[in-house]
Amino acid sequence: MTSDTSVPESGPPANGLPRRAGIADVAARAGVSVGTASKALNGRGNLREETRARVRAAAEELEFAPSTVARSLLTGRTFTVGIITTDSYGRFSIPIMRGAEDALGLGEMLAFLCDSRDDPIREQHHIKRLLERRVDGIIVAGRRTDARQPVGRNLPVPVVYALAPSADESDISVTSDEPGAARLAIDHLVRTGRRRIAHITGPHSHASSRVRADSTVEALRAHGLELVGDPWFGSWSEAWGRFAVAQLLRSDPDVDGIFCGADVIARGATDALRESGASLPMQVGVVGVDNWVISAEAARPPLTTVDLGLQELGRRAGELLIAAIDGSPAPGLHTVPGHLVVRES
Amino acid sequence: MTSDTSVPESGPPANGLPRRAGIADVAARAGVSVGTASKALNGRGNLREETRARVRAAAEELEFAPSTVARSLLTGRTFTVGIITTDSYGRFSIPIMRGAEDALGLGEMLAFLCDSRDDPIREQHHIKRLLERRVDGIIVAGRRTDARQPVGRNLPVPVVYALAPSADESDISVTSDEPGAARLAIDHLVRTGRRRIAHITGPHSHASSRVRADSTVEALRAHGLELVGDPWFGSWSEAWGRFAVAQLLRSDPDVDGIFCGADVIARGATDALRESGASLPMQVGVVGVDNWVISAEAARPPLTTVDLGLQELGRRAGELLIAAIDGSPAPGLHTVPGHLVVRES
DNA sequence: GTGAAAGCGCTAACAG
DNA sequence: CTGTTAGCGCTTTCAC
Repeated sequence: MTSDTSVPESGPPANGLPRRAGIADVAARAGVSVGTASKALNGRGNLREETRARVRAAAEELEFAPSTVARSLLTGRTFTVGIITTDSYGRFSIPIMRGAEDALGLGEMLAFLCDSRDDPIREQHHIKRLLERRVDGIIVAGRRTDARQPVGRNLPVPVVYALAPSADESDISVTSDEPGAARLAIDHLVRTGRRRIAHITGPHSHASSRVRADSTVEALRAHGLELVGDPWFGSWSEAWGRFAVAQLLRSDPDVDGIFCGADVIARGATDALRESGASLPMQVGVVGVDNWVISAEAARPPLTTVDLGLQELGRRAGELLIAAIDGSPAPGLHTVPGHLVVRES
Repeated sequence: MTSDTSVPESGPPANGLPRRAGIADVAARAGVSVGTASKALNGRGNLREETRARVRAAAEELEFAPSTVARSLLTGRTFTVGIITTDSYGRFSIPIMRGAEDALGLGEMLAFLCDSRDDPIREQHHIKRLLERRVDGIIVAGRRTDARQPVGRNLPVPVVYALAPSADESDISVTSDEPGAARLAIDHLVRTGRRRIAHITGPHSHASSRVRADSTVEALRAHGLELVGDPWFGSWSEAWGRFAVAQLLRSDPDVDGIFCGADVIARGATDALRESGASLPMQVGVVGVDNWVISAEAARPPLTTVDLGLQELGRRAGELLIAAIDGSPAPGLHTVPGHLVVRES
């Protein structure tokens, strides 16, 4: 029996799956050595154009896909990174992941996704697995802006913290511009003629709530205004928005603007206002935060809101990680600005 | 200069990042050969317990993390899979990814996440990159139940389609039980005494809409009932739910139950009903589909809805993929049942 | 019980 | 211009 193909006669894979061609197969088919085939495919060395073409053709026919695992063993780089999210792919980590993938994709990198579900043990487990897989770097995406403990000391690869910055200031972190978000909202309300502005937000235990509330007061002061009453701390829910507005209308019936710490709160607020007979946005202007489109657009009227730029934040995280991998880490806390999305409220 | 450590004196990494210990370092520190170190760490071969312990201790001190890339080169398996989503981590792919990660995690596998943004070119690009990285398998997660073209013929690794099944029936696909979902909803409405039931759903161009509508009619028939009017096809939005209800109340004011093809529609429907003066759930019962908690719980009243079991679907996809990788593929269309989540509507 | 050597698929340095 | 060789970090025979 003589074989008329140059593919070595190993036994069939038995999986039913097609065999994968290696560079040796390509070389054999093109009638060159593996070294030559490698050069031809990677554009290195000095080869006759005809040889290159022959090798390329052979690779094409065999559907040759070079093994990055072999290459990684050689170069020490895998062109993969790990992304650890703490919030089960919730509404914060999603845009961040998207942005990170944008930035990483440009660097031809692929991301491993790990969901730590806010469990430090799970997180450590994931770190270990990522390190074993020799990822070139790691992004840790939180779901709050509160600082968090670093994932480890002295890891062999760079780590970038997204949204929730590391408590260690020499780490690389990116977060959103919370004071700026409050300023955007307040400026918009004032610009549209509101003077008696209240603030309804999430739990006092969240850094976001506290920072936004403080910045709201400051931003008003910059316009020579005072916040109507105290900030209303509660929860990130529509029910809280409705409830707070009911109370607010009782204590300050002449309020003409409300800045809500989240779109869900703003949505509850607009519902309550509308049902109390107020006409929106004529009598009261409402601004939310998040630009969570599905919710903001369904509200009546559609919500004007501050987009925190989470996708941009993810992109920055990806870029900072790539820079660090390439040997130019930029330690410290970086900030991404948000922007106002004007709808009808 | 004599070095008092067994770590070879290669120049410093210059990144500022700590050097990674290899198995050779561990072996040297434990005073054994690399072969022995390997056996000790993997529990192979016959070694003195004391030797094993010494090696383990050395590994510990050096924070040795074995390189899976080297191991993969040897074994041909990477213990990684790719997950390609078409909907930008939207609300369908998220629970699917979560479920898949559950199943894969148990097999100690890590997933690469790729967002194709519904672009076939991007998708092919991702397939290629995943294959180069020698993933052991691929999950393709859609965002609709409409069948889709396979990602490729004769790929060297198994592929499992989630939610959107492959048009090729010899591929492995998992999807949700759409007729069953309609049955769960209708059975609930009938059980709670509704007799004049209408159906408001998404675009006629979506397989889900058509299948659910047909199954709704059948399920009613099984109870000896007829659908009130024709199914209302529209869009997956609150505004459509509100609009359709307004029309419906005009044509059939005595309707006492509405099955909505999505929670967003149901939410719009409940709003419109409430604002028309109907008291819910006394006068009209509403059931949605999706169990999209954030929306279903914020509705007034909170929505009773059919959970399609997407996370379970993801888990099944992961399990089917692992089985296929292990040489036991289960070709064909698999179905995951949903379940009713009873709230107040 | 332990060590030495071969080899996974590829690239890079050096011969020819 | 092209082929040969060594070696990335690990596991696995096979000697000793």
